[in-house]
Amino acid sequence: MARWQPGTRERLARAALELFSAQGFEQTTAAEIARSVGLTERTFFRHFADKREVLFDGQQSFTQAFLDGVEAAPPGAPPFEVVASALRSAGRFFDDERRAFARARQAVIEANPALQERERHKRAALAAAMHAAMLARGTADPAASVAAETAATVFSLAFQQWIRPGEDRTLAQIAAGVLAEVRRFAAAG
Amino acid sequence: MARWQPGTRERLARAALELFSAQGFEQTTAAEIARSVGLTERTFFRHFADKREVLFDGQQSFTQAFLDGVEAAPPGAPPFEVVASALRSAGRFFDDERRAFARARQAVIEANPALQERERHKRAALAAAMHAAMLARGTADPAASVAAETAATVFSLAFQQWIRPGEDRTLAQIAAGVLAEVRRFAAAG
DNA sequence: GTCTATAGTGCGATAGAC
DNA sequence: GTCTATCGCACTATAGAC
Repeated sequence: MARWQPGTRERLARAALELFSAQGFEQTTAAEIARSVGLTERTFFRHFADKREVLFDGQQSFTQAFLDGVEAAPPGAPPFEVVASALRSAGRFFDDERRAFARARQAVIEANPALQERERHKRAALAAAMHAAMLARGTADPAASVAAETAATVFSLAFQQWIRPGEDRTLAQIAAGVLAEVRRFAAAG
Repeated sequence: MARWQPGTRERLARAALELFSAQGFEQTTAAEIARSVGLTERTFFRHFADKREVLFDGQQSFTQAFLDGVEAAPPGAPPFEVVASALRSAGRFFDDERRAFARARQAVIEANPALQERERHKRAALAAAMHAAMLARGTADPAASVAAETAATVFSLAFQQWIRPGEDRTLAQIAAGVLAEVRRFAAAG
């Protein structure tokens, strides 16, 4: 029998969301989360740089979904098409199974400004990753920046809509609609 | 004679930037900033909700510059034109006199992730203000959201370029170029 | 204006896996 | 022996409560 159970991060993340949902983010201490899964506060902070970070664990994998979508676009495709491909790929990542989880998580975030800040930071990190990917495929600045920021913005707007109560379209469908709106916006006037 | 010296916030903000520049954000305590202008830590936190906030004091006034630009656009102008007008107005706000200050401030922010987070939060606040202004002038969602987010994105990208060493174009000029790039991006593909 | 809880850090010790 | 996850303790600064 192993001395430590595997999946410590995941257990901490799950317990954190439950406690935050039940009693609020500020009312929950890091020590409490750790204790609830049989660990100490010090171990919590070994896994997460700060208390907020425990809610943003999956970030890396969905950033990867964007990058996969960038790679899936044919070489020489215009930036707009590359962004569309990235959004489709991300849309596939957030399947319907994740929606309930995303809603619970978002409710916690929306109740706390410090968590909203962290979420915006993650959005910026996504844009930075997209930017690097655009540069890597030969798109120069400022086009690369504009494409990357647009991808992050469209995703963010689409995601907000995706988790709205009653919404049942897929994230990919919604994102495609928002991206079309960007085109309309830029064409008019 | 006044009981307190006026401009307490400004003196704190100025002293904070100096200390942060000289010895770093984390190495500077709120108490130290307060002491350096003859006040107590408690007074510092009466003026600023947290230590980071002292670097983001001017936010409200430049958000107003955006909103003035929105109002300056003729009724019925397409969202793209409204955004262009807002960016011109904001460009006027950041005159050349502010550039050196902005550079010093940005150097501090770039050295600290927590400050970058706050900056992104302010960018989001700007987008929210623009969103409300677009709705108020009759632009419905999702067009209003797209316009507001684009305004914030273009400003952010243009601002980064504006404070780059050696850059001497005005912010308005740079922003106009970035906005044109958005149009190109959305038209191609 | 003081008092206090909690976030977060630094360092050393321990205990298994390899 | 090394490596890594965990714990324990002391500590500071932030930030909010009283």
